[in-house]
Amino acid sequence: MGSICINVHVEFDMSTEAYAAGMALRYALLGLLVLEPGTGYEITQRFDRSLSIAWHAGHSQIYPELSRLQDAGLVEVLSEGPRNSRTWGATPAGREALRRWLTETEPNRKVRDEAALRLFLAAVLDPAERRAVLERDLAYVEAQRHELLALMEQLDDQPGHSHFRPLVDLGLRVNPVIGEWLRHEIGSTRRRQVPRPPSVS
Amino acid sequence: MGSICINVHVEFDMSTEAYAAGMALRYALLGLLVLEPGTGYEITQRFDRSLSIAWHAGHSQIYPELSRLQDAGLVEVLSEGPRNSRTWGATPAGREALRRWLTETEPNRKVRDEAALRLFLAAVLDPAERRAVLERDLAYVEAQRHELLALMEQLDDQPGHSHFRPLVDLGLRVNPVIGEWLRHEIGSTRRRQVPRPPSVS
DNA sequence: AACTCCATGTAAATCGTTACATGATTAA
DNA sequence: TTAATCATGTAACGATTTACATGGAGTT
Repeated sequence: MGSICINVHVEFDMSTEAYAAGMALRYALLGLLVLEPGTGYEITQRFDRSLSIAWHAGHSQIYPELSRLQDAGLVEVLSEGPRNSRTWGATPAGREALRRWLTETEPNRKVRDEAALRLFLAAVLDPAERRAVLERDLAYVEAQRHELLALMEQLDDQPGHSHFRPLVDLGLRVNPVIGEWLRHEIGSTRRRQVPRPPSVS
Repeated sequence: MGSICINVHVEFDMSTEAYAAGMALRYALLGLLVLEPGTGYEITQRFDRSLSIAWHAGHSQIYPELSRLQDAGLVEVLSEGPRNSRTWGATPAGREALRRWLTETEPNRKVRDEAALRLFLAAVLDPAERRAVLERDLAYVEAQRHELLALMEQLDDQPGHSHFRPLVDLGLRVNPVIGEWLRHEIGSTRRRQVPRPPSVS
């Protein structure tokens, strides 16, 4: 005698080709909640702070996506607070879905960076205008560099948030290089030397 | 006796708030045609080659946008070739519109970079899986670096395309830095030293 | 004759931004 | 009590991707 057991488990299937592209926001959200639970509002802010060099999303995109992730069983409400706020966290299924996305799917390498596009197109400008455009960029990069350095010092004081460290580190390494390139371009437009920036490493 | 002359010149107005955001594709296209005229098909390829670190667009986005730019008087058909192809170029009005966009509008600094997002989220993986993910990234960056170096040598032979030089230069400076960071991360996962890459500067 | 690349287009679905809306809580 | 910040949502529009669709020209 024997028995046949068929387990049909139908839910939000994240491996079908129906969800082949544009899932980055979903996993950005999931990842942020794995790193640390938070409200939709807090997640919105983290996109502008921690994640600003990689991705961005407004609250009008985040709240509906949190609902979809909840329907899929990937996130759950951990607690409810004042002002109708809900603190979300990733479920074990959510952690597993994130892990599989990171390890088993090919990254989409297409980058969208308007500032870099402008840098490229600045080649069409005459030297004086090009210099003005590059100086605006340089000012922004320098400001960002100081923000990152300040953030890094804060993190050194509070070692609990070590998972932000790799991004801060990456930001510090990449942005000064762009800054240095800008300085070089501006320098050659001026036809004179500008002082070298202080080393970051 | 006097006369009142009212000049009403209504056309595609690129300074109104109706076109405040998402104009980057329009100017990317315009800029590519200012740098060098080409067919829609050629422009599609340039997005994947020259401009891949800054912006991307498929042909289904490019052909309609070229039509809109033509309606606005910013691009024109320079010549028609085999296979119903048309070579487009920027008009004087197109050059001026590009110049004004570059110098008079604020850049949108929001970056969309899935590979960087994955790098950030890799913090949630265990060391073995994280290392595998980082090594995949490293392989890609190394391959890209060799492509850029090869392209640079080609450009040295043909000095007519000097406007590509800044991007190649930027790519060469930024990507090896990310490569170096990846090497460092992989190295500390392995707990042993990896050989330093050859210097690019 | 089959295959590849060149060359152009449209349609449907999804993703993302901006604007519209509301209300609670805290600090000045 | 006024303003700022916290907190959540929806609707409309625009941007982007994917799939569908067609045909010319050159190479094997």
